[in-house]
Formats: sequence, structure tokens, C-alpha cells
Amino acid sequence: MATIKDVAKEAGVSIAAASLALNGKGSLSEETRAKIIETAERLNYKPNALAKGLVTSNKINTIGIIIPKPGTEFLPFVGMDILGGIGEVANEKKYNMLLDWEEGLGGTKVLDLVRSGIVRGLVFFLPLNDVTTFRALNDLNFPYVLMSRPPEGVYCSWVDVDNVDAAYQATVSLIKAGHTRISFSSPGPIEFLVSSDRHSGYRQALLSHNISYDESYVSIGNGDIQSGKAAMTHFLSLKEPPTALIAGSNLLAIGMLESLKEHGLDHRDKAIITFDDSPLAESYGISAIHIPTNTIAKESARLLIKRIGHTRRVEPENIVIDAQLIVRNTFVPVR
Amino acid sequence: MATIKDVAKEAGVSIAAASLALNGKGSLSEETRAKIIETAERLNYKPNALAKGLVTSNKINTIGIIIPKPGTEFLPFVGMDILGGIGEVANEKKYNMLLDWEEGLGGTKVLDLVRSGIVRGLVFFLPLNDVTTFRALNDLNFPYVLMSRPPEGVYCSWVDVDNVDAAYQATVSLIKAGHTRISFSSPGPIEFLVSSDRHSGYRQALLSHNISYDESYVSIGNGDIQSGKAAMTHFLSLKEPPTALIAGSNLLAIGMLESLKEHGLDHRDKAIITFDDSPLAESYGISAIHIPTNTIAKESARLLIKRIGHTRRVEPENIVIDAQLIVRNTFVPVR
DNA sequence: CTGAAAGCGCTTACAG
DNA sequence: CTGAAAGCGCTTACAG
Repeated sequence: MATIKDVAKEAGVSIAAASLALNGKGSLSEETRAKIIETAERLNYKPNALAKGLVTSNKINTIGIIIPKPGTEFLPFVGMDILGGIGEVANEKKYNMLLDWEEGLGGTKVLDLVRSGIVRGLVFFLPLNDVTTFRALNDLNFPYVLMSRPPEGVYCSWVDVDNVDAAYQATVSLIKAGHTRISFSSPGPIEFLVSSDRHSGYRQALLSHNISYDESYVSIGNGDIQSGKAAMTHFLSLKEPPTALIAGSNLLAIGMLESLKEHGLDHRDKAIITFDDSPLAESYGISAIHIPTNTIAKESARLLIKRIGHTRRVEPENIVIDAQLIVRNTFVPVR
Repeated sequence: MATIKDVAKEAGVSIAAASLALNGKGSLSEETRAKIIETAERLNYKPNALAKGLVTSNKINTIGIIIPKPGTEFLPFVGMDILGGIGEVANEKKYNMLLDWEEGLGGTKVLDLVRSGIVRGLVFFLPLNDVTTFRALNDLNFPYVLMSRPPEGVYCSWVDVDNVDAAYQATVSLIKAGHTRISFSSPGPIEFLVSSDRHSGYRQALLSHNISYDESYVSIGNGDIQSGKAAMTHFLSLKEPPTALIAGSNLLAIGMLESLKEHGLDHRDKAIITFDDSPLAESYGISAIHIPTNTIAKESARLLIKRIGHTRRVEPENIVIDAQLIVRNTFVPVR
């Protein structure tokens, strides 16, 4: 394969001139520059990225994408959506995408990758909750962006959806449809950040519409179908059951629907909105809060590349993206 | 970050000695070697992959994975499955994974990637039917493997499922269950390689069990739900309708099921087997031929890495993987 | 058993 | 406006 030496020789100039011309730098005569570029194209010359990277930043123009190991979580749709989003930005900015994941807890693959000089920055999806890795990256002043809020004690750049607002919007839409008895089911302890934000948005919506917050309308489970059934059974047993339900996960919502059926009711009897939108929610026709993963991915990539461009240490930045309510046939105005 | 120079100085040896020790080459005293390795660990030394790559193969230990642009085809599940499979092998062999796709027809990103020296080999999934790219790779003697049969006129290594055998097995299983009137619906012209192989397996199974091949039991559509309905309606109108049906796509099978319902029948009345297995087939409970994408991915990666190891030109290799019939509630013995 | 030197392909001050 | 030289971090013959 042609090297810059070949191009220089063929064009009858020095290697330095060739380099300058091909990078659009220095002050060469238009004539020489044109000749060099023409020669490079004719020889199918493409600069060796390794040599270039070695001499400039000591790194190659690559962003590393760290995801959970495929098959360990339910993320195929989200996963491809994210890769597509990051790829779009990466292509535009002439970066390559390197894909990787830790094999287990406490793995050092991410740090090894950084030390080896292959990547100029990292985007993390569903971070390993391994705070050490992030701390080490901070110490190295190495650019990275999380596609979610960071774990406790980590100060860094991130892009995430506004969960408070999402829950607020969902609740308000139910209130506007005439509901006043609205339940909230969390797939895990309210203390978890995501749940806590959503719960808070739910509560704010109620209060700002003068609806009193009622603990019996809040259920906490573990996010599976069984939990959804249990929640619905509990709510139906109340003297004044909720007329609308917010489910913290798709499986919760599906469990609720099934429980409705078992009680001789169906989706026309209760309004249900679920986090998050997914093909599952879609196929069940459940109204859902759509998390724009593709947008989050793109913004993360843009933010990362911007940070890579900075030579000095800069303060972390955060971007909050709006979620969007998708109304399907489980959204019923109160009768 | 520590370089080999730092390690050498700290350990009080020459750079060459350090390199030798860290790569387990040369003949150093056990003592020196141990001291060097200990020092490297203490300094968190990790060789700069670019410098190493530049001086050895002119390339970095990375395999490129070329997929269709995310979002353009229905492949999230398959896509993540493949990335997981390739990643498993890559990790094991200490290779990085670079992900990329062409933006449009006639793109040159793949070739540019190769010329830039970032990847040592490529795995293609659903190849762009851009024969030029493969020809160019062949000219460069650059290692690559297709995760499917190659397009006409391309001589290369590939890993794929045995479609003839898959259709044969599916048909035989129906025959063994007592069916003799078995239909075959193709999602596209029989001339297409995949369809042709499957049709051929179907036909062979019939013949080898002394069932005559009947053209009226074969339908050709375009693979969507509408086609499935049309096929079923046609088959039901026959004087002797088939008792078992092989559908060339999930949507075809779903269309068939819906048509059955419209005719007042259901899945207990006809045996249906579809290509390929997918969450869609699973959620509809349709018996399906499972294509082991994960295995194909792993075998492709292994084959590629093996080829990367060869310095001389070697003949392409092909690996054929068996498919597997998954029996669900649309598989009914004839009554 | 170990060190000095050349070189991988590039870029970038520095002279002229 | 252009060329000679140094250097990025590593490996690998080649001397000693």
C-alpha cells in the first residue's frame, strides 16, 4: 500500500511537503499542492492512522463505546439504537467506533483500553457501577461521557432524560383527562435515583393540581409481571381504587393488564401509562413514556467529541433531554 | 502515562531488555525479567498499541465488524447477538472490535478503514451487495469473512447455515408427524439463493419419503402478512388443502395464522413452521427454524483470526452450521 | 546474557 | 515557498 514517501517521490517533492499538502497546512504553491493531492488520489493513498496517531495525540481518532455484555440484559433494541446514534455522529466527525464491555465486576479492560492509546474518549451506556474506573479516568483527565446519571460520588459529564419531568407530564396528562385517583408503581426502592425522580415528578404534578398525595396509591415491587399483578390486586381492593395507573416498567404494566383480565375488566376500564416505551409496550398497546435513546446517544457523542477537542481540563457538562408521552389504547379518559 | 522508557530506566535496564522481558522473548536472566515485569506493573505500564502496531504488522489488533446501518433493517436482536458472539472470541484472543457500516451504495469507508491500518481483518454481516469492495479486498489479500454466502462471483471465506438441510429437517418432521400434504411458501422468487436452497431441501424431503411434489402446494409472495393471508386463502381453496405449511418468513406465518382465524380455524387445525426463529415467532407461538446467529458469529471470528495469523495467501474456507427446529404450539400432528 | 542502533509512517518546528 | 532532521513509542536483528 502506498505511503506518504511514495506519494512524495512520485510527485517529486519532499515528504514534508506532501504531508503539508495533504493536511491543508503550510504555504505551498497551489500548483504543488494540487499535484500532490492528485498523485495521492491516483496512488489510492490513505495515511496510516497508527503513524499519524502516534506522532500527534498518541491516540487514534476512535471513540470507545462501553455497553453491558450482550445477552446479559434486555437491551437489543436500545443497544442498536444507541450504536446507530453514536455512529451517525462519529461518522460525521471522522471518528471510528470501538465496542467493548467488561467481562465481570472489577474488570480493568476499560482502563487498559485507555492506556493502550487506542481510544480518545469513551461513552458509557449503563455503566458498570464500578466507581473506581470513573475515578481513574478522572485522575488521567481522560474524556468520557455517561449516557445516564453517574453513580454517587462521581463527578463527570452525562446526558440523560429528565425523569422528574417525564413523570410530571404523564401524571398531568392523566389529570387533564379527568383522573384524580392516580397510582404510582415503582419497579424498585424509591431511593433509587430513577425511581426517586419519577416519584417526585408524580408527586409534584398531584400537588400542583391540588390532588392530595395518598400513600396507598403507591406500590413498590421488583418490576416483573408478578409484581404488576400484585399491585393491581392491591389497588382494586381499595375502597376507592385508582382510575389511572403509572407503571414503572413494561412488565409491571403487562402484569397489571393481566390482573385486570382476571378480575373481569380490561384496558378500557383503567388508564395505564408505563415507563419506558419499547416494542413490548407497543405490541400490548400500552401508553408509554418514550425515552429518546437515539437522541441521548447522539448528544453524548457530540459532547464527548467536543471534550476531546479541549486540551485543558474543563468542567463536566450535563445535558437533559425531554421524554415524550406516547398515547395508545390503554389511555382512557375517566368516564 | 508510563512508557517502556520509564520502565527500563526505573528497572535499570535497556529499553530493548524491557521490551524483550515484557513480550516474553529473548533470553534474559529470570531475575532481570522478574524485576522488569514487577516494575511495569508498579508503573501501570501498558504498551502503546499504536507504536506496537506500527512497528510490527503496521496494524493494530482490531477486527472490523461491518453491519447494515442500524435502523435500516429489522436486526436488533440478531445484531446484538452477533456483536456478543464476535466479542466473546475477540476478547479471548485479545482483539478489539471496531464497528462500522457503509452510508450508502458504492461507499468506500470499508476500504478506507483497511488502508488506514486500523483493522487486521473484517467480518461482514449482510454484506452490501457491493462486489467491488470484496474484489478490492481480494486484490490486497486482506483477510475477511462473510456471515452469509457470498454474492455471485466473489470467492471468499464464509460461515452460514445449511438452508437445504434446515428445510429438509422441517419437512421430515412434518412427514413423521403424519402429514403428506405439506405446502411451501417463499417470501421471494425461488431463484434467490436462500429460497432456492430451502425449496430444494423441501423437495428432497418429499421425494425421499415418496410423496410427490405438487406445484399447487407452493406459493411465492413477498414475505409480508398480506402474502401470508393470500397464501393461506389459496391453500384453503384447494380441493385437498395442505395439512401442514412451511412459511419462509415470520410475517408470512403470522398472516397465515390470521387468515386461519378469519376462516374460523386456528393453530390447532394446521401445522405451521416458519423461518427464522425470532422473538416474534416466539410470542406468536409459531414453530420455527432457529438460525444460530451467535454460533455463526463466533465461528466467523475464529476463522478470521486464524486467517489473520497466516502470512502467506491461503485458500478461502467455508463453515456450514446446522439449524435447529423449535417446536411450539403451531406444530400439530395430523389427526 | 544485554546494549546501541535502525526503522515502522507520519508531523512539525526549524533553517534556508 | 520548500527541504533536512528530530521524534512519537515501540520491536528486532546485530554486536559484543
